Amino acid sequence: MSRQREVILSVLRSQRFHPTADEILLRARQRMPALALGTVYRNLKALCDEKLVRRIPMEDAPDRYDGFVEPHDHLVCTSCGKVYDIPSLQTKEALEAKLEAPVEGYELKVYFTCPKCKNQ
Amino acid sequence: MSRQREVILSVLRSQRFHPTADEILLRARQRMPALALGTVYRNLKALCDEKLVRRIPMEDAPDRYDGFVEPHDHLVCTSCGKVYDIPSLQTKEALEAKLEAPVEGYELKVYFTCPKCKNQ
DNA sequence: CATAAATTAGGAACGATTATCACTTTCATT
DNA sequence: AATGAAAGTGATAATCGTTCCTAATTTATG
Repeated sequence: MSRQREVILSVLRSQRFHPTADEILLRARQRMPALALGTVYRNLKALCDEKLVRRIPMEDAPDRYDGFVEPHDHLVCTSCGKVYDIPSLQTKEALEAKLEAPVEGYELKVYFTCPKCKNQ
Repeated sequence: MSRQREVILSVLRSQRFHPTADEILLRARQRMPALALGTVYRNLKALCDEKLVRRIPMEDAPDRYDGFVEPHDHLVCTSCGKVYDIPSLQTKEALEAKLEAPVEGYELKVYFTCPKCKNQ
């Protein structure tokens, strides 16, 4: 694990948030100013493969990344795009029982308007 | 509704499939050879706004479109990318009850390997 | 140390989608 | 039919998140 990868992972674990690659770059550069965006993407992909990080694919915006990988789903504000955690609303097992077929995973996103956006 | 939009909608309603914008263009051009890809995208967006068509955002591939808009979810093959319909596994109402907040919608995709891909 | 293997920074390239724009088409009103 | 305004079109350029490329650097290993 390179120094760059360590910094990227520690940014993602520093708080419960769901930053984009750009936001990760900004924060990581505070500790490693020469870090390149390509390196961030490369390491995010590697970290996802190792299951240390979860990617949250966004429909009309840059993907977000989550440093907390216990199963949970996401609540997405349709106005500001911010992502919140919610407890798992599905399980692989329940899906397999319902579909009577092996399931590799699922992606559930619930859309709402966050309180901040609701008050303008 | 322009002739172009009619053709695009009828392609989407001609069978239960989930084509990309490119695939829609190919089929629509059989009836309207000069049709432009930009026009396909423009009309798909309009049809989605009118709730006549549903967009299926794909994580690592071009988005797909669905001409059947009754609530249902999707099963996605991680190998070939083909999309299958499944009955709704969630309802807006159930989500709102669980989350105790108004919900605008949800997007659930279940990943599996389709039988064809499983046999190589 | 030496050298092979892996990783990097930086920038170019890619690909799906959107924007732009000059030119039709549509259609309600004469 | 002629008009004019509004909406839609085809072609192409632009956008932008992400991936790829490459020479240079770092890391691992004997």
